[in-house]
Amino acid sequence: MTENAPTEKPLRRDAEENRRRLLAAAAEVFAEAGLDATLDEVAARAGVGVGTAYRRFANKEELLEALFRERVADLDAIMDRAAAAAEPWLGIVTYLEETIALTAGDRGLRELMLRPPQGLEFVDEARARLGPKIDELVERAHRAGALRAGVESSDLVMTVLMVSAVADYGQDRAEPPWRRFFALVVGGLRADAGGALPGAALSPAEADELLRAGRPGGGRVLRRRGP
Amino acid sequence: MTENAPTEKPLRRDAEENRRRLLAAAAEVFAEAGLDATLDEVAARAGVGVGTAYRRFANKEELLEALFRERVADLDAIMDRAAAAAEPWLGIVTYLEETIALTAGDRGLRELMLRPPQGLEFVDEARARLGPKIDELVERAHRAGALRAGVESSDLVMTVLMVSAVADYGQDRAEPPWRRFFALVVGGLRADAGGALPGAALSPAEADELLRAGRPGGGRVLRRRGP
Amino acid sequence: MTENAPTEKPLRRDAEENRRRLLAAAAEVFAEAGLDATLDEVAARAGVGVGTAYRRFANKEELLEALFRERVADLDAIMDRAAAAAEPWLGIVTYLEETIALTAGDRGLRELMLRPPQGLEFVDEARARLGPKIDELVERAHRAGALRAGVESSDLVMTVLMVSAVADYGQDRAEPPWRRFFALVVGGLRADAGGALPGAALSPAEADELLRAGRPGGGRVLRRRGP
Amino acid sequence: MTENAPTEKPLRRDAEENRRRLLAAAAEVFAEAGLDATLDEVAARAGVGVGTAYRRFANKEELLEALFRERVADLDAIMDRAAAAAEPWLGIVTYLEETIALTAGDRGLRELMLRPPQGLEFVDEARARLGPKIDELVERAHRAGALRAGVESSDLVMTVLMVSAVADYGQDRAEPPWRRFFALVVGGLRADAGGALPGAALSPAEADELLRAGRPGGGRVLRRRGP
DNA sequence: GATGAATGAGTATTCATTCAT
DNA sequence: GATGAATGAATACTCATTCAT
Repeated sequence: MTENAPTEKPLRRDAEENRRRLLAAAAEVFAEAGLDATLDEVAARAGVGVGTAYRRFANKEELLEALFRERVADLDAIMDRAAAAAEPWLGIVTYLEETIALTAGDRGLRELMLRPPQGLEFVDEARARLGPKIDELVERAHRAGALRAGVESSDLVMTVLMVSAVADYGQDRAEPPWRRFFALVVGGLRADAGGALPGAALSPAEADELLRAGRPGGGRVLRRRGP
Repeated sequence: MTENAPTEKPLRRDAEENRRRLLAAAAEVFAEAGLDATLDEVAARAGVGVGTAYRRFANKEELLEALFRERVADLDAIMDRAAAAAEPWLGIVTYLEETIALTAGDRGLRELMLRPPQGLEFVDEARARLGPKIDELVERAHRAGALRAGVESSDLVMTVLMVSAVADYGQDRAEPPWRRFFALVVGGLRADAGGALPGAALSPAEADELLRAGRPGGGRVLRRRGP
Repeated sequence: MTENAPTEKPLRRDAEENRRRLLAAAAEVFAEAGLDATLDEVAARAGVGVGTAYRRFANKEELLEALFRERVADLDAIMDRAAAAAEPWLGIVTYLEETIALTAGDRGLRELMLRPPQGLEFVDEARARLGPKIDELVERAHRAGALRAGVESSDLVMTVLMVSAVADYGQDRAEPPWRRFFALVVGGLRADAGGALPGAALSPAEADELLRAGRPGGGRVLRRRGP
Repeated sequence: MTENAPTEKPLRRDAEENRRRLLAAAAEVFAEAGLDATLDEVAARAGVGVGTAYRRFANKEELLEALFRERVADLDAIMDRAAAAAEPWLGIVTYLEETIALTAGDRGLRELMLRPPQGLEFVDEARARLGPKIDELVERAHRAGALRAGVESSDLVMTVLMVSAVADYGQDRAEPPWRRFFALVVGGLRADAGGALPGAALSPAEADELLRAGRPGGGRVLRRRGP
């Protein structure tokens, strides 16, 4: 849908340009202000009218989805790098570190991950897509005896969420503080961390359930408004 | 702003009663629905009119602040228990676990901690009050050789924030999953966790700065509204 | 819900006053401009802010419903008068004329009757309420041999709709022209009008169906807008 | 504005083609969805861009006007058939039935007739063009003693409007119900219907006035919009 | 000339805050 | 002092119309 032929339809040129600008603006705005940011704000930052934003994206959700898809593509690349890691443990660390780095400065992305507004299916889709890749990483590491007993995929995901939650503190520093906090957590995943993780291990179904709707108060992040 | 004069006038009696009811209601409402909950909701739960809420608290922010102060009082109690722990490491764990448990069921509190509304001095106050107690805990543990080298107060605070971030997953279970995630992190704080924590340790001033406003885009959690 | 006790709650006084003003303003505005009229317009005409309109009525639909209920009450009264008419044919004419007079200047009411926005259940309810009364009127007239063979309730309703459709032409005149057009139609209902009405008579179920949803293009009158 | 010059330039060819397509599309779209349908919808159905629509027609109103003119041409043909009817009463019935049949399936046309957008001169033109033909029909019928005393052209027009108003109920049936409702009205026009129609007969000027703007609140059917 | 992208005022609804009763 | 009614700016989204390509 982007550029297969060098020059496709001339008219599309500015449309695509605006789409790009909108996505870039949205990335900035949502990263800074979270999902509550208005499309007016996004459009203004992109230097276009709101109408244009709504011409490119049917609604706020679709814009978020497009944005999210870009991030999921990034995650795919990360997963590939992680899978290609020379040794299993490195794969785990690659996945964790790079994913956290990706979400570190992005408040909107974190809100999407921590508390996806109810009914946003693209988050579920992403999970369905990436989940197996993480599973593989985990299995490989377990086979190599690199992971602590009882550690599962969902624990890695939670690790990402936990560190991400504090990851935008001090984003402007050369050595962002989150690496320090990451170090705090990652040790707990290693084979030499001690006994098996306490608590009943979550079955995949349970983990899915927890991630999707197991939060009290639901996920009213995208307000339903207007007529 | 409340008890400066030693003699309280009788009228103060039901005013205080209303204040108490409002705080209790607010605690419930914000815990369940997060900071987006309306003051009408709070007032209704308290069984008073909104006007009363605005007579007791200048605005939503002040109500939140008062609420937060109550939680800080809870934290004080926790700190006392932690300080009285039989051995230093237990003190650390007591502080962490109980603090996380406190926030686990409280969505509003978590939102407040992860993203304090800009300009609010909640966290400053809390730090001023609790910081020294945590410092003491940390020093005691270090003296006893129970803490990993390089671990500082701010690392404990971050630990709380990290685990809190995922603490509402599966709140309805008998054994809440957050204990599992806590186990993941806590190991990294123990003396036997490995070398010193990587990354420059944050000075108290830095930590303070980070926690308050060191995030790009600030923390627009409370919308500015009204006439 | 209005005034049972002479002075109930003092505060309610202005609220009720505003409610009345809003209903009066809405009656005017919707009568003149149809259902597309905005609540801003209604509020302005009532001399209050939009917020007040939304405090009294949950949304536009509820305001319309309240308005409509008033009209249905009027219709009830009309039906009572019609049922009490000295002779059956007079009852029919009373129903028709007074109902048409009621809707004559009211564009909104006609839109509601001719093309009720999909999903507006209060129109159905009104039909369910008034239908039997019309049936009775018709049966009584048939028993007295006053009605043309084959004439059914739905034919009376259609008569009202037909004449109403042109009834606001020349509303300002002393003798409104619609009486002339009514005279054109009413003869067709009398026993001496000729043979039975042509066309398959509609069963009650069919009539209901036709009135409710049997229109191509659906009834998008209340636009769904906004978030 | 179209064919003043006898020689059409070749470029005009596809322009005319587009105009035709737009009108055809508009006829369909407005017939189905009413006047609220968007020009984007029309253009899409016509297979052209909106810009083209705006090149052919200054605005939505003008497109509607052009459309209406086409219908008036249809009415011309109907009038010719009616005038050629074997006997006067048949002429009247032909006019009425065929006109109603024309509007029966056309929601937009009905909206236009019942509530012409303010300031549009559609109806004036139509009246100017068709009025005399209807007059002739009426006179012929009166001369033959076929029409009820006092019945005038405007009464026939009103008859059309009245029946049209309910003509879309049950459009999907083999025998559309409107014929039944038409039967209800048409009897009132016949010579044997009884005495002269009550009410002052409308003078042509009055009728014209009534049809054009004689409704309180005017006919805001097309919203004023745009930059 | 055609295209469809851009625009922005307009619409329904919410909610923090103020104020008359 | 308490109450809850009133306010209006803010928000997501639509669509008639204009304009660059």
